[in-house]
Amino acid sequence: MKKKRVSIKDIASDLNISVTTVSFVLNDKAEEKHISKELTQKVLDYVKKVNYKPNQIAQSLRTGESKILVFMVEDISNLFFAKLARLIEDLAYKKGYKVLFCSNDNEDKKTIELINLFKVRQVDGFILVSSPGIQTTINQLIEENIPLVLLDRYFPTLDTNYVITDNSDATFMAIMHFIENGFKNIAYITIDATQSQMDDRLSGYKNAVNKYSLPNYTLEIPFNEAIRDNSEVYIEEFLKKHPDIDAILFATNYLTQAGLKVIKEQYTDLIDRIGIITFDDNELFKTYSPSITAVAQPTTEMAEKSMELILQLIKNKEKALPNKHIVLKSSLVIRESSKKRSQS
Amino acid sequence: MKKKRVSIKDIASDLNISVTTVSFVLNDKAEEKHISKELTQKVLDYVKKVNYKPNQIAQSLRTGESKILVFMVEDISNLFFAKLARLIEDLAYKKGYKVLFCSNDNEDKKTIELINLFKVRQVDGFILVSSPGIQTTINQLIEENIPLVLLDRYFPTLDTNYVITDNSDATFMAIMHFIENGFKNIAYITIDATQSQMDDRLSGYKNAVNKYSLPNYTLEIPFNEAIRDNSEVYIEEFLKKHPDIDAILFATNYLTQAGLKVIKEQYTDLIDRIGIITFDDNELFKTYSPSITAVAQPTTEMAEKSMELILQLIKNKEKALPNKHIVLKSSLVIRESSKKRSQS
DNA sequence: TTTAAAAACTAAAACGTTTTAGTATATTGC
DNA sequence: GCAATATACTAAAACGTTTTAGTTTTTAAA
Repeated sequence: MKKKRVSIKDIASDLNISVTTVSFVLNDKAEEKHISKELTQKVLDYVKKVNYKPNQIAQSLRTGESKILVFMVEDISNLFFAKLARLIEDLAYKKGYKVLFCSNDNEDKKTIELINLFKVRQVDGFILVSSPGIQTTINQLIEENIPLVLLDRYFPTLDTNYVITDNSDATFMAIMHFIENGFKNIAYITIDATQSQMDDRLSGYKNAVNKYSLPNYTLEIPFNEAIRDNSEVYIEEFLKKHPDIDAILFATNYLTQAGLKVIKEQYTDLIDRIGIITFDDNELFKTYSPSITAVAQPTTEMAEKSMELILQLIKNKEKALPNKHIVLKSSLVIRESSKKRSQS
Repeated sequence: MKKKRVSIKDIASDLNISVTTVSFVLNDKAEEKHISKELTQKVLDYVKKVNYKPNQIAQSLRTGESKILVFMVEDISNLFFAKLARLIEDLAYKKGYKVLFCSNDNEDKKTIELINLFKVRQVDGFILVSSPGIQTTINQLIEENIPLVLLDRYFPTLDTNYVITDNSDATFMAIMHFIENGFKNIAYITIDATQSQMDDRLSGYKNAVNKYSLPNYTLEIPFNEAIRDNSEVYIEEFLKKHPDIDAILFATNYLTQAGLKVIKEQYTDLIDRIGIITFDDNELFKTYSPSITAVAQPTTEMAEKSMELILQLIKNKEKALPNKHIVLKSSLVIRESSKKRSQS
């Protein structure tokens, strides 16, 4: 009952010609290989007639190319990464690539496992939002000449291709905006993970408060607690300890969520006085009361640049191109929450 | 410079044995095929020593299995689908499968293209959030005996495997909750797309208002306008036309976003009086003011059931199992927005 | 001591392509 | 009229596995 897929061999025998000829025609090498126009057309017609589609597995085996890219992020269900994923997906499919997505939860063990899993699958390249401690694995990939682009995070000690945003600049800009709007006791709530983008964000904050001799209120929540949704207790304690804080910059979208929850539940009246800026925008922030100011990372550009880069690397696998370091600018989407509202 | 990956052939020649023997050992058939314990151990040791990993492309070519599943959704950057994706990912990897994600934007053309693309890649199965008009393509898949599970939406006229939630029941429950809380002029804002889950949600609404002889205020926004973020004009006009509406049930999360925006910008005072329930929960709804009541679909169960089903289908590809229709229950997460608040 | 069965192992085909290294025929230049 | 070249096409190897259908050796049975 089950019809077998038609193969090149079938076509060849049906037309009484060789497999080679069919393959040449299908790969647009008819002219180069001196296949006559008539035969070429005949093959093309027949191929269309029987609706032949090449078996890509066989192609991959022979050519070593799988036309599959891996896009690894911390957590695909985080809106920021999901948006990036969609952009990458669209760009990749346009170029004939498919994308395997996966989440590493910022764990080195998972990241390494996943990378090895995919190497076995002969993927053509990696776009990686890396966990913090996988330098050796990354070096391996580079040694094996496997196309790799780091996204969002990089290793200062490693010379790789990467696409990041200027995180230090972004937090600096956010704090400046707070200052311009009359906030003086500006807190920064972040996680303690050693991720490059987090280090940079923190340094931007420090630079800004130092520059204006403002107090430094930094809360670094242990990463493991943060992903287990335990941030709230830390934030609550922090706010209790520092009642004079009049503005908060949250370093990630999930910290913002936790922070808003604490404010809603424990410090209800605070929401109308405190300055709030979050990292990573969200449609819903527009309609929040107050609407929430956000550092918006240029997701479209991030996706575009990293796809561009990875495709270049794939195309020039033989040549050792110099690594590219692409740093994009974030923008501040100013809304109500970063301005002084009702009388304090 | 580039070290070639070690293959079975290398191992065989290094150990002076046949490729067959190595393969048997690697596939746990040593005993069955009478390979001696000593040799088996020798092979195993050597395999470990040289860190051999099988080439999965070659395996796929030979066995016809790719260990890849496709998870197709409307838009992977929609939080509801992103959450599902993460769950599916985790379940699949646990079972040795990788997942290709893709977005069809609810367009038949895209869906069909993608399906054909993946068939060529020999994927082992499809978990499909289907676009509305691809019955023939689906029939083809079934005829070709390719494992397929529909998720979230189904075709009433087609006998397939599917995992859905009881949408009609969910909207009915939401409207009942409104009624119990004293709302009388309850609107339902949806899209006009012919998707089974939307039809069901609408019928749940109609049943509820009919049962209690309440007025039917339904707004069906053209799907094309909705995805182009043009819902707001429709909603605004609708609210203007029906000033007596005192509660709204939004049929999807993106409609809720649009609705909240209209209320925030055009009907600012309304937010404290109007009843709101949304489909698909979101962390941020907890901290909204008012916090927003949501119909929460059982994403974990949806993912689990569909993975379970697809794996069963893959395992029993030869036997024609009877199709399973799994219908799960949603729950209503009651928050402030569905109760009467400040005096009307 | 022969014979059947079990144990231990393997050669080679197969999966569906691409590509190298051809062969055979036709054409051209002198 | 003959070499050189161009044209038209193809056989077979290769990619790295799995699996069928063996072969050879050892053991057990009679």
